[in-house]
Amino acid sequence: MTFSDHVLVWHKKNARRDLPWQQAVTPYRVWVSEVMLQQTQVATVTDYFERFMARFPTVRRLAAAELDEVLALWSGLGYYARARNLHKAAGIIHARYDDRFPDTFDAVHSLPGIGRSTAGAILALAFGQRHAILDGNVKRVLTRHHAIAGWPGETAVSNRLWAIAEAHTPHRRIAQYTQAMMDLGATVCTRTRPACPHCPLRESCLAHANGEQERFPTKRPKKTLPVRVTIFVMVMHQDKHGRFLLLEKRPATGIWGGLWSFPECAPEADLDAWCVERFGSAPNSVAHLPPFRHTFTHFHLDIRPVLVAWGETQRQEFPYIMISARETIWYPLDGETSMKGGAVSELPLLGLAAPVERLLGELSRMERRV
DNA sequence: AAAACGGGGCA
DNA sequence: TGCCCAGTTTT
Repeated sequence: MTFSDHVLVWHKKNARRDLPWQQAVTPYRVWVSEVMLQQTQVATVTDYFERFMARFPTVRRLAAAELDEVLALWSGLGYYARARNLHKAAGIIHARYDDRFPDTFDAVHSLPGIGRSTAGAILALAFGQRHAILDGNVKRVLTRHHAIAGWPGETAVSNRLWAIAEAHTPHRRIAQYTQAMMDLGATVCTRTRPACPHCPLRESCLAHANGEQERFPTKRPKKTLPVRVTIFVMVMHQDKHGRFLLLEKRPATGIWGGLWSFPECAPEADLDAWCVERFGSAPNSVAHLPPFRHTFTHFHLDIRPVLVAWGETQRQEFPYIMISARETIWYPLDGETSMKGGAVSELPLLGLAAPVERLLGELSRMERRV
């Protein structure tokens, strides 16, 4: 029995067939699920996937949607460039391929947000074409099976793994094999405490033979992350309609690109002076909320939230000067959208970065307790 | 606090 | 081609 034979036999008995994107398989559904799965676990993705498909059932509908709406549905999934790429690619498929998902590797691979592995997965799963994949799960299986040392982020290691992945890829039952490899990495050949007794490849696995499963894959070299500090200025406005927090839309690229967030003040700046410049006067009340750390791959972001208010006002419109190059909105704190984490689980109407959503949720819960 | 995850984009 | 960038969850 070959490598792929063992994997396929295992798949027959152990495959998951109940996942949403495994029903009514279309290239579009496979594409969206693969992009979501790039960064998130199956359990989280299923909810997002269902909501996404309900709103954008076809490529055409996605292409016709506003990016804002796509980002809103992506809110909390992270790596928002993927949502932007998904939307952009849908536009390309609409314009160039008449809404039909392309079925050649080069065409699929050249779409924004689709790299070599994702292209291979889509073509294998949706079209039954023979292509190798090399996602995190497969990397783990292969580095262990062949005891490949070295961080897979290194080009030399990656090239080796791709060659091995290609060599193992069978010529038949490609969709099953592709799914099986991902499932195997996700459920058996796990990062910690792999379930080797249940693994179809244990007899040929070099790492298993040496009891070195946890040595592979080699970890990314450590780097001490720089720390950046920012002040989230949470401008609160209260009137007879309730409480509102000022959000502004971030630039399309960079951190939390295109998402809505709080205005940010440099930590060394004087808050009152900043407010005067930005809003025309210093706030009447300033409350420092507990700071917290949000960690990205390349740096820590220490967030110091400050709640500022100018007191009650009768006016519907916020009366202060808002000097901003950005679009701003008043987020209703006491509306249904602020009930996340509570009994009502509404869709976020806006794309919000995780720390922003967290702060909004905390404030709305504080409000409801009072 | 560390680790994991796939791809884009730019020198 | 080699580097840096980007968010969140899990461990």
